[in-house]
Formats: sequence, C-alpha cells, structure tokens
Amino acid sequence: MVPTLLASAYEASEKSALTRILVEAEVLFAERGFDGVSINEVALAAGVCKANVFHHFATKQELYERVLTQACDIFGRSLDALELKEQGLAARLRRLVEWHNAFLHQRPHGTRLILRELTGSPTVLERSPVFPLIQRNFDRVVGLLSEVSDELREGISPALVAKVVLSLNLFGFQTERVNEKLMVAGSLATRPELQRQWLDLLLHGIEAPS
Amino acid sequence: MVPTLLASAYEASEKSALTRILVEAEVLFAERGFDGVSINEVALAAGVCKANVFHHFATKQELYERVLTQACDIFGRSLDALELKEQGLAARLRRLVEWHNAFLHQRPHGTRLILRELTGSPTVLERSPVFPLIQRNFDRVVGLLSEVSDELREGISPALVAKVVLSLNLFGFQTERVNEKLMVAGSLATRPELQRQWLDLLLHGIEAPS
DNA sequence: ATGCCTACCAACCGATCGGTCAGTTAGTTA
DNA sequence: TAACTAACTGACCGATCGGTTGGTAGGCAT
Repeated sequence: MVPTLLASAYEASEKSALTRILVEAEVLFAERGFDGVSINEVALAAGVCKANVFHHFATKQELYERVLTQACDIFGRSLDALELKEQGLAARLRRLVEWHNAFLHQRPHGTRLILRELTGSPTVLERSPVFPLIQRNFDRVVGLLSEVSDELREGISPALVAKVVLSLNLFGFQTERVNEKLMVAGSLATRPELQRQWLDLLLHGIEAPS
Repeated sequence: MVPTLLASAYEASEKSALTRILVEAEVLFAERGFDGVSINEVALAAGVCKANVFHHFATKQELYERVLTQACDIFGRSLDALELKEQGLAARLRRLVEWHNAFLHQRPHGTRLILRELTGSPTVLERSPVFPLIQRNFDRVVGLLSEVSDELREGISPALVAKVVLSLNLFGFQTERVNEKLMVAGSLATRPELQRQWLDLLLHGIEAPS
C-alpha cells in the first residue's frame, strides 16, 4: 500500500518504497560514507519507517553493498554502450574522456560511492562483488586504447594511458567542489576548457619544441 | 605522572599521553574517517581513558581539527624546505614529483587525512583553518614551476601542469592499496617505474612522432 | 604544611545506534 | 469466506555514542 507519505512526502510518492530507499541511500552514503549515515536517516529521507528498511535489507551492510554494486553495474553498462569504431588515437581519447566525464556528472552519487571504495581501506570490502566489476571496466578501457596502440610512442602502454586519463578525470571530479571554494591559483579556466587543455598536454607533451 | 600503561601498553610509554593521543587519532581518523572512529577507540589505542582525551580536547571535532591542521602544517613545512635552484623544467618536475611522492609515503596517515577533506563534502570543514593552508601550498608549487614557464609550450600554464602532476601523484597514492589487490590490467610495472613513465609521457606527449 | 594546578581516572548521563518483535493492512489464492 | 503472504508500522532492546562529573595523585610555589 501507499506509505503514509504525509511524513516526509515532498519527495517521491510515485516510485515504490524500495526504490526510494535505494535512491536516498545512494545519495546519503555517497555524501557521508557508511559510518556517517544512520538507517533512520535513510528511512526518513525515503518516507518510510526504520523497520521497513530492515524488512527489505537484513543489515545496514547489505543495503550498502546493494547500492554499491548497483552503481558499479550502471557504470559498466554505460561503458559497454560506448563504441569507438574506426577512430584514431586522438579522437578516441577525446571521446573517451568526454564520455567518462559526462557519466561522472550524470551520476555523481554513484561515482562518489565507488570512489569511496576505490580510495578507502581495502580490507573493508575486498571480497565484495564490486572488485571484479571495477577490474573488468578498467580492462575494457585498456582494450579500447589497445586497438590504436600503434599510434603510441614506444614504451607507452595502453594501460598507462588509461590509468593517467582516468586518474585525471576522477581526481578532478573528486576535488572540483573544493576547487570552487578554493579557487585554486585563481586561474585554471572552466572545467571543459581545463579538460581540453590537459588532454592536449597529454597528446603533445609539456615541453616547448626546441 | 606515568600513565597506568599496563592497560594497552605494547605501544608508546616513552612519549607523553597527549602525543600518543594525537598520533593514534591521526592513524585512526585517516583510516576510517571522522564518523568511523570513536573517542573510546582513540583512548584505548593511546593507552589512556576516554575522559582524559576530553581533558586535552573539548570535543571530538576539536581533536580532529587539531590532527588535521597539524598534518597540513607538516606538509607545508616540508614543501617550504624544498628548493629547486637553477634547474630546468624537466629536472624540476622530476625533483618535485620525487619529493611529493616521498612525502606521501613518509606520512601516509596525514596524507589520507588531508585527502579526505580535499575530496569530501566541502560544507563539513569549509571554514576550518586548513583551506588557506592547502591554497598556499598549491600556490607555492605553481610558483616553483612559473620560474621556468618559458620552457612550457604555448597555452600551457604552470597552474595546469601543477594540477596535473599533483593529481596523478595523489590519485595514484589514494588507489595504490586497491591496485595491489586489483592488479590492474596485470601490467603497470612497479611504482617508481610507473611514475617515471607518466612523467616522461607528460613531458613528451603520447603520440608517436610522425 | 598549605594551597593550587595539571594530568588522569571510574562511573555515570541522555541520546542514538543497528536491529528485533508483535501486530496491522491490503492484495492474492483457494 | 478463509488462509496466506508481502509491505509496513510503533514500540522496544542492549550496546555504544559523545560528553560530564566528582574525585585522586603528584609537582610546585609559598
């Protein structure tokens, strides 16, 4: 039946309670982490009572893992849908970076959730199902670059390029909210412009031609 | 007076209780974050009782901020001690990256603590004294690169280079423990080798000379 | 000796934590 | 109609949270 909905209410009311729990849990966990969020908060945000959350998920950990694997899954599916047929290295890289960045900003909460696991202590969730997913996604990016590896300078592997590109995008995303407050160095242009700059930097190098 | 020290004991016993509290708090907060650590845990790790922690620090938040600003301070002092006199762009960059990376691994806990703030929600500590410190440190790095900005290609600013270099180092540090478990792409050499590779990549570009 | 200060501790406080339980409601099947 | 099930709720549980209180022990100046 329709939940009370006079309680929190401004939200949801269309989607099922389970869906609302998952959505709100993703936002809250992404923003404050596993320990920073109580089940009560999730329940309140979803417009249900705490016991109802435990009706759908046996433990807090189970809810967290469900939200996390869901986020990984969505990332994987979006990556699978990306096709870079018959494009050269530069065009491929540009498309890859654009797709990646667009995805990060379309799903900021899921992204932050994954980044939390990626950068946190590895013992916490190391046996969870997300690790193989992350591995697979990275390998797929490497694969996309391998197809044009003949355009790479000697000694530069597709894996290295993938790591550098993804790192810059992810770290940029991770710190962009702080950068706004910080106005780092006063300079550093807008985000798309900045991205274009470091991609160009990557392709052609830093040093002035002598 | 010497604290009971028969309690936790295997640790410390030389340094003062206050010092032990700060040291253990840094480790714990770095590993599990503000919400993931209780004052009792800190007290136990430091070999004192909980009330003693509140004798030295009015609130948990105050302890956290003290540990955090201390970490920022140490970073700033190490950066100030770094001198790059009369070196060219490539040598400067190499030295900068080496210093940065060495520092990160000499003080992993302090680094993780700062990264937590740098990548977390900005509302939490935005008015804390650490923001100006971070700003200042970044500006100093930009300054070191500006002195050789004439060696940079047109359109490439020292700030951009600083951001890219620091990002790659920091994100690499953030994810290296997971990378070990993940064995990303099976390849990707050892850390110093990998660092040499992406620095070379940055200097000379990705694309093969045509 | 007295008084005072800092360091330190056991015991305690109200609030909140993750989680349980008994029971209600509504839709489904028979 | 009766029986069953999934969704849902308020009230409750023991444990732990951040923080307080009252008091002890030693160092030090007078």
